[in-house]
Amino acid sequence: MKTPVSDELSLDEQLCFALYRASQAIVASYREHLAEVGLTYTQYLVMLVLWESGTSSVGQMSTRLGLDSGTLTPLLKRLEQRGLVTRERAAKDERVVQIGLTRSGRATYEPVLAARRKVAADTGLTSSELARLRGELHRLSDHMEH
Amino acid sequence: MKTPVSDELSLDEQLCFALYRASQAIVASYREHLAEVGLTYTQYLVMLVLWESGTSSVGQMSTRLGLDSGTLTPLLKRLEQRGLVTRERAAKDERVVQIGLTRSGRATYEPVLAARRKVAADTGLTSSELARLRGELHRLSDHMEH
DNA sequence: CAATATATAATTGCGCGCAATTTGAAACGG
DNA sequence: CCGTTTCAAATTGCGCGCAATTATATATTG
Repeated sequence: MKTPVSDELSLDEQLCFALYRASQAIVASYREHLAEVGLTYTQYLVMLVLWESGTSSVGQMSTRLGLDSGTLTPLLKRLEQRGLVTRERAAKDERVVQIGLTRSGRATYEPVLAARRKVAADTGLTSSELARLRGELHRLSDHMEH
Repeated sequence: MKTPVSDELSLDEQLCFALYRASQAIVASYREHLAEVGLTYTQYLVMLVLWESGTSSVGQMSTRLGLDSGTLTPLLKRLEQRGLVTRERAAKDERVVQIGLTRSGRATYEPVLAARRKVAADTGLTSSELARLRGELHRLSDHMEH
C-alpha cells in the first residue's frame, strides 16, 4: 500500500466536504441568478438582513451573519458606493455605524426575490424537504457554536 | 411598513444560509484542531485527496475538489515549500503537473486523523445521523451540478 | 509538415473571511 | 475630573475562490 488509507479520511465520507460542496453549489446558483442584479452572495445576505430589519448597526449585522468588521466594512462601503445602502455614525453613540436602505436598495427586493425562486427551483427539493434539511443544519450549527 | 418583507426572504428560512452557517462552523472547528498541524481547511482537503490517491495531477485534483488552478496552484506551492508535497511536470505530457506526497506529508496523516475525530465529536451527531445528512447533501450537490 | 485547434497550468484581479492590531468613543473608578 | 478600561469599527495582512487571460504543450487537420 502506497499511502496510509483509512475510510475515516476518505474525502467522500467527510461531512465537512458534503457541506462544502453543497454550500458552494448553492452559492454558485445564486451567483448566476444574482448576476443581473449585480450582487455577490455575501452582499445578498447583507441585503436580507436589511430587508428584514430596516436598519442595523455593523455590530448587529456581524452577530446576525457571523461575519466580522473586516469583512463587513469594505463590503458595506461597496454597497454604499453603488447607492443601495447608507452608512452613518449614530448620534447617541459615535462608536456605532448605522446601516440603512436607500430607495434603490429597497427596489432591489423584487428582482432578488425572483432570483431566490430560481435557486430554490434548482435545488430540486420540495419546500418541506428543504425545511427539514434547513432545520437539521441549524441544529448542527447551534450545537457547534457552543 | 418600513421595508418590503416576506417570509420568503427571511434570513433564517434560507437553506443557503443554513448551509453557509453549518459549513463555516465545521471549518472553524477544523481550523482550531488543525492549527497545531499548520494546515488550513482547504489544504486539509488537498491532503485527503493525496492520501487517498497517492498521487494526482492538478487537473484531477481540480475535478475532485471543485477548485480551479487559480486556487490550487498557489496552495500547492505553499504545501511544496513546507515540504509536504512534490510538484513536477509529467514526462509524457509536459502540460500536466503531478502532485505527490513527501515522507513528511505522509507523516501528517496521524495528527490530522486525530483532529478529524475531535471535529466529529464537536458535531454532537452519531455516525449514522452524520451519514444520513452527508447523503442528503451529496444528493443535493449532485442535483445542482447538472 | 505547417497551421490551427485544443488542453493544462499558471497568472492576474477582485471579493470575501478571519486573525490581529489600531483608532476613536464611551464607561468606569478613584 | 483624569486616567484606565471597555467597546465598536476600521485597518492590515494573508489565504482562499472564481472569472478571465496568458503561456506552453500536445493534438488535429489540410
